[in-house]
Amino acid sequence: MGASKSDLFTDQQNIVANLFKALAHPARIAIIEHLISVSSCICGDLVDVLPLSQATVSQHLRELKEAKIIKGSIDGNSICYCLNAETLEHITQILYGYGEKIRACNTEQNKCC
Amino acid sequence: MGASKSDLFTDQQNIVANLFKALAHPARIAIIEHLISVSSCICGDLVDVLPLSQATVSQHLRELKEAKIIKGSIDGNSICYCLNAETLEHITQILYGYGEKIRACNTEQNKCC
DNA sequence: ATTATTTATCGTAATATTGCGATATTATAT
DNA sequence: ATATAATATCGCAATATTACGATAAATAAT
Repeated sequence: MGASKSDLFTDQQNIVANLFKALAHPARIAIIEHLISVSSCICGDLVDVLPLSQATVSQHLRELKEAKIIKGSIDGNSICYCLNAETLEHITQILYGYGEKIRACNTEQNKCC
Repeated sequence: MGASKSDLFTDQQNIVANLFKALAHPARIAIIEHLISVSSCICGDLVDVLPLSQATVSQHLRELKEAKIIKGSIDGNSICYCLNAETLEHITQILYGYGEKIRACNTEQNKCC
């Protein structure tokens, strides 16, 4: 008996949870923020920016890529990373949808907390 | 050599990552969606709704509570859970802020992916 | 062709998460 | 007071994640 029983939940629930999982590490947040701060794509300086080894940074980049939160394209000797606006938009929409419904609830008189 | 080096990142990065971590499990997404779907607070039927044991559900509820994503208040014999609109709003704002900046980047001609 | 540079992957150790039975805790009901 | 019901916590096993050195793979530079 151990961890994660994804077959017990709906596909949608697993998809949403996996998107958040990709964002659930400070190094990956730092990567996203750095990509935002340079207002552009980044070709290779991420290892200098993060306090982690090259192997570890590469692993985090792979997770972000697999979640389609960033895109990577080969640029000569190095690889160029960009944010994937669509996926981040998608996550925002999910949360915004939750927010809408929560606001709708809170206008009614059925809250007890 | 191990896991999680939260001291190497900014407080803000750790806070954001922890919020996402609380959302990074299908059971916790299911809890949130159930709380939304009943348009109200829930006093005790979560164990019947989820395909997990009472102990495990309680653990997930604690994680959501610690992240302030839900609130719990004692209601007689049972505990009443509600969504915390403010925290979910906060998370949405963070993502929305990212989205704004990403859109700003994409209007410029500095994308390479 | 050889060397340097950049990124990815492998192997492994440390740590964290998940899940559940058993048990504790707290409040209600009898 | 005792029994019942609801929730939380403990202890443990299984699994997942994180981190990094070593190494591989691919391209650029000489």
